[in-house]
Parts: sequence; C-alpha cells; structure tokens
Amino acid sequence: MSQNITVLDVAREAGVSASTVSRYLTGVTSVSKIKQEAIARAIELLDFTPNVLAQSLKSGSTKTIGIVTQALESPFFGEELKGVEQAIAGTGYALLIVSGHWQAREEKDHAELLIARRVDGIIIFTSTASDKQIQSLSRQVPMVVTGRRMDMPRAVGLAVDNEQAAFEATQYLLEQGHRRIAHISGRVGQPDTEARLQGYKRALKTAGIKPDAKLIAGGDFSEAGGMLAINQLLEARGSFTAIFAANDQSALGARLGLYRRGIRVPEDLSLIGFDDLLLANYMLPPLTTIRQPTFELGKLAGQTLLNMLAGKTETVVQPQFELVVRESVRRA
Amino acid sequence: MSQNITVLDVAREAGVSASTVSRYLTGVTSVSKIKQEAIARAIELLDFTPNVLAQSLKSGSTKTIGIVTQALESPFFGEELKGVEQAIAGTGYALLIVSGHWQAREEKDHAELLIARRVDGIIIFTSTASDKQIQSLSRQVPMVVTGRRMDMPRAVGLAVDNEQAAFEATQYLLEQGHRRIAHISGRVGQPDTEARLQGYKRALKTAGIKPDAKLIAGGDFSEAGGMLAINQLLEARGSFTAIFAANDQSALGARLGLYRRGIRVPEDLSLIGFDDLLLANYMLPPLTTIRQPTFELGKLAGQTLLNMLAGKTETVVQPQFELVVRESVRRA
DNA sequence: TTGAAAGCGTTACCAG
DNA sequence: CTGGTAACGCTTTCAA
Repeated sequence: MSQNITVLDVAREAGVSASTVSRYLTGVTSVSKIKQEAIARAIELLDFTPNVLAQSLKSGSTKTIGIVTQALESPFFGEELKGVEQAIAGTGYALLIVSGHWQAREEKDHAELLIARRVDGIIIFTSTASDKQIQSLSRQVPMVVTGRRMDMPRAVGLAVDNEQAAFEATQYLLEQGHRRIAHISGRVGQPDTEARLQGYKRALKTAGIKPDAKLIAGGDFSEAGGMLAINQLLEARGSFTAIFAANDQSALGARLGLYRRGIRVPEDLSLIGFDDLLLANYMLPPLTTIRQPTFELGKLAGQTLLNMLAGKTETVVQPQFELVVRESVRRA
Repeated sequence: MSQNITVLDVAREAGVSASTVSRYLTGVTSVSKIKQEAIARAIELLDFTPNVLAQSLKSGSTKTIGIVTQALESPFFGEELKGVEQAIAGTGYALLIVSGHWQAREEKDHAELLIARRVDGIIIFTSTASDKQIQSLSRQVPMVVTGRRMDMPRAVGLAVDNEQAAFEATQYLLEQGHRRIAHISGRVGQPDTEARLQGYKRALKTAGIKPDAKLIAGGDFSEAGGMLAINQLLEARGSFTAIFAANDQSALGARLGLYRRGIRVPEDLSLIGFDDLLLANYMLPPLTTIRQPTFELGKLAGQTLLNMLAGKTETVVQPQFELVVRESVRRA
C-alpha cells in the first residue's frame, strides 16, 4: 500500500532536495555519484513511483494515445489494435481505447472524450466521419485514421487502395471464367464500402459486362449481414457463379447461407473475400481473399502517429493489398 | 486550438473567482443564478474544458480502469472487453488497455504500468498469475480477474464453473452414446485448462470409463493449436468418435484438420466446443458448445469493479454456463 | 552540482 | 453565497 510517497519523501530519506531527486529521475542534469546512490537507495527503500499525473500536468503530455475503434469484439479491428500495440511497445505510451459503434455521433463524442483526457494523439479505425470533420478534430490533436487515404500535416489517412483491390478481386474471378459475379457490399456510407463497390463495377465494365443491380446486395461487414445478403441474392434469382464479398466476415455469413441451401463452395459457387482475417484460413474451404495487412496497418498507424508526435515529417507510407489464393474459387 | 484555458480565465471573463467557477463545475455548493449564467457564458465563449489531469491530481482518482487482456485480437477477449465497455458506459470511466500476451511476467509488468498510471482499478482477463500474486497486487488497487473464482475484499475472481461445465459437455457426448471421447486441452498452466480437463475426466469416470492418455492432446486455446492437436490425436491411432475441445477456437482448428482428412462432422466424428463465440454459429456445421456468457462476464467484471470502487460490498454473482446444442454432435 | 521557489490547473478549506 | 489561499506531486528556472 505504498501510497503517496513523493519526491519529497525520497529527498528527505536521501538527504537531498526534491529538485535533485527530480533531476535524478529525469536525468536531464548530472547529479553527483554519491547523491545518485543515496537517492537510488531511498527510492528502493520507500518503493517510490513517480506520480504520472503530476508529471503530465507539468509537462502537458500524457504519453497516451487514444484509439477509437468501431467494435471492440471485431477480429479485424482487434488485429489493427494489436498492430498499434506493437508500434508503441517500449515507447512509454499507453492506449486509451473507446468504441464508436459505427455511429458518427458516438465516434465524435468519444474522440472528444479522448481529447478531454488530454491524449497526445488519436487513431480512428475506419472512421465514419467525413474528411472535413477529421481535419477539424485534428486542430486539437494529431490524428491518424485508417480505411481511407489522406495526407495533411496533422491528419493522415492510411488504407490500401480499396478500389484497385476490389478491381483485382473481381478481375481474378473474371479470369477464372466467371461472368455473372455477385457482390455483397459493406456498410453503407463508408468510403471503403463505396471504393470496393466501384472497383467491382470497373472490373466488370472493363470486361464488357454491365453491372446488374440484382447481383448487388447490401451487407454491413458483419457475418449476419453476409448471411442476409446471400439470401437476398439467391431469392432475387439473378443467377451467378461467383461472389465477391466486401469482407471476410460477410463471406463467412454467406458461406453458412450457402451451406444451408446445400450449395457447395467452390463446386457450385466461387467465393472471394476481403481482409484475410485469421478466420479465412479456417473456413471450409479456406477462403481466397484480398489480403489487407491489418496488423501492419495498425502498426503503421501507430508509427505514423508517433512520428507526428515527435515532430518528424517522414513521408507517409500506404499499406499494400495482395491477392491470397486458397480454395474457395474454381474455374467456371 | 483552445489550449490552456483555465478556470482562472473563465473566472476573469465572468467576473468571479476561480473558486466559484470550480463550484459551478462540481455543483457541490450552490452558486447564485446571476453568476451561474455569467460563468456559463464565459465557458461557452472561451470554449473551456476542465483539465482532467489537474482534477485527477487533486482528487487522486483518474476515473480510469485498467484492463489486462491476453490478446487484443482475440474474439473471446474482445467480447469480454465489450462487456466491460457496456458496464462503464455513462459512468465517466475510461479504459486503459494493455496485453499480457499470456506471459506471466509481461502481465505483471503491464499491471504495474497501469498502477503507475494511477488507474482506479484493474480487470485481468484470464490471468496467468497465481491467486497469491493477484492478492498481492490487490493491495495497491482493487482487482477483478476472470477465468477463475475468488472472493476477497479487494480481489474477486469471476468465472463459470469450468469443471462442472466440462463435466456436462462430456456427459452430453456420453449420453449420445459416445464412449471413446478425445479432449483437446487448453493452454497449459491455466486454471481453467486444468478445470476443464478434470471435468472431462470426472464425466468419463462417472460413466465407468478410464481416461486414456492417448485421447488427450495439448492445445493452447488457439486455432493453430487445435489443428495440431487433432493431427496428434489422429496419428496416435487411439480411435474415438467424439472430441471435446477446450474452447471454440481449438474446435475450429480441429475442424479444418478433419476436413483435410475427409473426416465428416458429425457423420464420422462429433465435436463439441466451449465458449460459444459468434464464430460457433458460422462453423460448418454450426458448433454444439458450452456457452460462456462472455459478454456478460465482461459486464459483470466491470460492474463488480465499479461496486468495489464505490465501496459497495454486494455479494459477488458468478456467471453461469449453458449447453448450446447445434449440429456438430450426433448419436454414436 | 545543488537548493529554493514558482508554477502546471484544479479543488477544498476557511473566513466573511 | 463568495473570494483568498493552500495543496495535490512534479519539474524547471534562477541563484548560488
């Protein structure tokens, strides 16, 4: 119960002044060997830990990074979180984490809560806010958002090229001979949802195929949404031989829907996802998907923010996607 | 860039003293209508936000709860996290989250980091520490741990009855006519791993069956571990008709291993899991499992800690498990 | 190299 | 109901 041991206590114990203890702690000025040892002993003896609050109050920096995720339980954001964690490991920073629950309003309120708590910077995973709103927030604190691209002094956005990735996913299906390709889209209103939809359409058009509204079902990046979407698609009776799902979770939901109807993957229908969650490896059959380097994305976000905080203005590196071929797609 | 507006600035603007502004803010004593309005106007005008750091320094409370999870990306701990989040919603508390990565040493270091940051309480998910170590930490700050049971004034442990749950899972398999039942165990050294193993053995013994070491494979609660374990089990050639996996993630890994060998579930082999992750619903076939109310567990942990912090000593409620029958088990 | 003193922004006590 | 003052625990001038 080492409560409220202060530098003053240590100073008394060591027979020096509080200032000297502070100097010993910060290491900013040199302290004589003798006193160093005395202080070290006193600290040991009293089991002293500096009060971070007082330090922060003085310095103005809390050594804390705020994170706004959209779902604490999401495997996708979880990986991203892990990436940030790795980026800040050993830097003395800690993570204050809140969830926006995909609600723009809640996201904003929680970001402001983080600011009120004086975090040094904020990372928002797949922000639901507009670029303008993010810029506005960034006047108060440096920001990094993922899921879209952006590059300003105090607000950077990190994302794979969603449009191009979706284009290549669809193109892969096309190359395998599929002509009737359905799409389960992401959460409406999100920039990445829109970009993936556009990429899908562009690939189709490039192949001389007119996108068919009956082959596009609205999902929301969740398993349940994927299942709903596949049912919709199947009931609309626009025949198709392949599906491009906006993310792996949707694909998983769709997979169950197909299983329920006895439709085999990939024998009867090919399926491609997006993200490459750990889960994709364990689907039956393992899912062919567009790999988003989720962990690295989080790590990059953390490093980028750290750079901003350190005043370094390195050029922003954007993460790259990659097609991962497994077993859920077959030639038409 | 509303930087460093203080109560003093507000006081000046409103023509009152800093104390009065403070009183207005805390609402602890009444302030005259006139001044209230003046202060409100000044706050609005200056866009003032009280500095939480200074408040915390003064009050000694940071209104922050520290969480030690074992894996930020885990769907299980993610649900638990979400539960805690819900429990603290609207209370003004925030979450400082760190990971112990299943390493006792790291867990301890990170818990101490949280203490150094003056969190008001700590929740550890599935702690790798001994009861004694947890009690020791709890001298510095109230603690709640999940994954085991414990009930002391400043340290409570919340968990389903793992032994009994495993007993009932195994018994269910027995009731379905299975006699040769394999077990994929959890991470070695964890109390819940041990409890589940014991429950499994007890059910077997109760049915007059001698536990067979060849039918027990070591996992680690991960998908990869489950896959490794099933391979081991299959290669040991101790024939069996059912598997009880220590958690759903292991079950998922095992499922892929079985798929690779063309072993059908449940036609050739029955499979039962533990946890009831969202994922269990989406496995092929949907997984029969022991439901741990993970979200509620987190919520309960949050509420329990909140009670402790408020000085309330309500009796600790322990979470209950439940068998969820889906489609991965069939009569032998 | 060291100590004294001021200050970070807030709140609580004490007079009035 | 209100203002002044001290104090939370630390760091950083400023002198010595």
